[in-house]
Amino acid sequence: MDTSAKLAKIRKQLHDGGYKLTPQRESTVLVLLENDKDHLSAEEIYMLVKQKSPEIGLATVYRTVEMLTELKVVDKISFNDGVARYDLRKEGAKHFHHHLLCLECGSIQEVEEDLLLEVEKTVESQFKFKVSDHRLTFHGVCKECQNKA
Amino acid sequence: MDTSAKLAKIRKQLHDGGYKLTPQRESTVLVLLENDKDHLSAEEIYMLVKQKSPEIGLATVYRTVEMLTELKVVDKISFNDGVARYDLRKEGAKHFHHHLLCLECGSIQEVEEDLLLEVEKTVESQFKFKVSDHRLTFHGVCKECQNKA
DNA sequence: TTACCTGCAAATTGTTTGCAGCCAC
DNA sequence: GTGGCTGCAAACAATTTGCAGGTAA
Repeated sequence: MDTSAKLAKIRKQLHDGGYKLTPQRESTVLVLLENDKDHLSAEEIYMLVKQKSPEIGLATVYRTVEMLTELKVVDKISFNDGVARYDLRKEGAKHFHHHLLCLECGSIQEVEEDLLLEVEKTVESQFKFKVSDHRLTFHGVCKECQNKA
Repeated sequence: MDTSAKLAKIRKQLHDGGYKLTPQRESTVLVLLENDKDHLSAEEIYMLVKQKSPEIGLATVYRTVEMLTELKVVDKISFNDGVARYDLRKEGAKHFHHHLLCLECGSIQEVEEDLLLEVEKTVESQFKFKVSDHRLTFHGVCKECQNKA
């Protein structure tokens, strides 16, 4: 699926939620689509949107990502560095993907395969806890940094 | 192991790291030991320490928990609510325990059993990523809230 | 004495809110 | 014209920092 198809889908999600896809919101969504391998903070999104639409305000970006989180277009995640980051949901993903955070270089790699199906079953039966989503981040050293050392 | 034995162990960890266990630090550690089932923020720790040692400053609490994190006495974790929380490492635990966050009542339950051994092996072999720790939180509905509904 | 540690207040940073104006329907 | 949306500035909240004074080895 290409960018414009993804954008059309998100436009529909907004409409279904009672929101309009204004130019500012469209610019913000496009930045997210173009940087879907990154994990941008609101401030970083703002900087990128500003390059194409210099008149946008930071508060609008915050309001937009909050709305996108509510609509489950993006997932909000924090890697313990004090800023919230926003990550596009993968196409058709039932659950949030996992992350590999390198403690050496700070890179964040994504793991789309859901490795927690068995673990979730265990949690549901052992704790009677109904799982709706998860956050899983591994801390360690990435392949590249291992080779450097 | 009782509280004073745990305290003695932590005192040693501080000394090994080149720090002293000052009265303020001791009060802070005691609050953490007495509330090891909670997930206290710096502000909450400060309030509890203040009850016994009213002269302590908030900045000292921040500096102490930062030091304890560095020494791996506690783990710092954020549940996407904008505050950092501090969780005592379990005795002998190689990895950080898991959490069940209830989206209805906000309760946080701990899962000490390490459910990720297999998953970590997969990550190590599939991505050549050397895992040193992890953060796993399930979002969902706890047993009690399911019964209420 | 010297280096570490503390409390306080000020500064910083990330995020939210109030509000007046604007725009699409 | 009404309601949603925006930018700006101010407010807020969590955390960090500068600094003068205190304290233990």
